[in-house]
Amino acid sequence: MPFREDFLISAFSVDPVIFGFDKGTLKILLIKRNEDPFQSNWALPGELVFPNEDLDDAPLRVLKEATGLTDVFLEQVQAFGKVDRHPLGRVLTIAYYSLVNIHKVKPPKAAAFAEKVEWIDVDKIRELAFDHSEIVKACLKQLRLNLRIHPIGFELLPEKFTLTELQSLYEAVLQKQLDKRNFRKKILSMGILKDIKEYQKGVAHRPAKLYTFDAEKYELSVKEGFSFEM
Amino acid sequence: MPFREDFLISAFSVDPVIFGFDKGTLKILLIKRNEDPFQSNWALPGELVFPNEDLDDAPLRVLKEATGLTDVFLEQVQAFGKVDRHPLGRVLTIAYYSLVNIHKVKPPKAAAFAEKVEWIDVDKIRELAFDHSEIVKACLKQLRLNLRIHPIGFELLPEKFTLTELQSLYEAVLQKQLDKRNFRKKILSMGILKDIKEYQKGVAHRPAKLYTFDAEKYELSVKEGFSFEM
DNA sequence: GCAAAAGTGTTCTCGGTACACCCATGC
DNA sequence: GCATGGGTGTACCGAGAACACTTTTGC
Repeated sequence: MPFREDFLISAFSVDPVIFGFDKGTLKILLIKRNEDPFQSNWALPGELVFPNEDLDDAPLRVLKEATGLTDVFLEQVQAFGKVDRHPLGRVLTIAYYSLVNIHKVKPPKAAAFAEKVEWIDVDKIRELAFDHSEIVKACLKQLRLNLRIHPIGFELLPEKFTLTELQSLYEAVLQKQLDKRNFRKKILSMGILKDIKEYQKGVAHRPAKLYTFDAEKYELSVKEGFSFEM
Repeated sequence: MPFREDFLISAFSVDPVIFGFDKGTLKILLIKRNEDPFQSNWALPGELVFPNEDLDDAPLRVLKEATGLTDVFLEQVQAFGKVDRHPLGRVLTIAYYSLVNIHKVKPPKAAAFAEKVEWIDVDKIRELAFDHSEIVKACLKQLRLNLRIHPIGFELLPEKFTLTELQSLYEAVLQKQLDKRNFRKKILSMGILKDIKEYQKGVAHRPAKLYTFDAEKYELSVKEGFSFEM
């Protein structure tokens, strides 16, 4: 019974929610559509998956187009498949979220089907095209969960960062204040940060130590039973 | 650019991993295929999604067919979309896991495309058709994660259960021994079990108290900031 | 010298863990 | 009366939470 013609009139797309972090706020890369449906609405930079393309390669391709980056953190979140979610046909979409260092991203510029591309604060996002608001919500939820149990926050920061930056990232994503001393005690006690003996420069206050994430040490600790939790 | 013909030559399916629990072991409902591809291999009871069917309705339909049950716990897990994952065409599949009371399921019987339907112990499962082994693995991982942070274990038990049954369920899924006193202390202290003043009957030992899961009380506690964790 | 953020320790509380014996029933 | 699983309490330890002052730099 499978593979009758009418099962094949469908397509699938990927919709990546690309997170960036700047000046204490979490942002998402959105496009302003310049074609129907939803012309001049804000939307995720989603695209259809090519017929000969593995599903997981599609968001990487979109990420490359939108940000110029190739080596990014990417995780699948959920499929959205209401019959009428796309006005032009049956399009099932797979949501992904991605974490990028916002300063490495090429300045957003208009693409083929977008008149604008911009980083928007997550809590300033209003209605989006299609079911993209729902998708963003699901990805935010997933990000909040994963930030607490996996060392992924670093993906949003420059390679070298201060503990205060890291803390403010956690505060922005988890939406709550954290105690400075307890935060430092905890993250340092995990032994997954490398003190690189460098300091901030040119700041009008005591310069902070810089750290990098020590992925090797993390992997090693995991093998010995360590499990990250913030 | 979207909606060119060749994007539309594709289909999507759902593959539900249906978990049941009996005599201390976790089981999955599998079918033995009686048609190609993968004739007479074990597989998940997956089906294509109808063109006019919301994605989330499809696994419910399959569940109904396979088990006769309609009111079941169901959660989406992940999309699998390698180009060549299905030998007959481009079929993206969405994996779901479901928790059912194994004793409420009608005795498995052969269906249209299955010569056998059986409950198989999770740790006795060998190679499955398509990428179904990978799907089972992902669903197990998801189940293990969710069992620890959501009160879903009850879905696998009869409505009335003993604390020992509940504990053995946790032990089977999480694959580790738990301390009886600590387990009881913890689960009872959450206040989400209802002591229904009934006891086991006809057992050759001191009869155990029966409990039910108090969903109302759980919802209430959540509103007050309670979060389940085992 | 002042503004601004960096950095640092101790105390208390609570939840997690380890652990062993008596109880109620069927046969 | 014996075999079987049901049911219970206490002590210890470690992690989380609360909390305030000194240090270093630029201007």
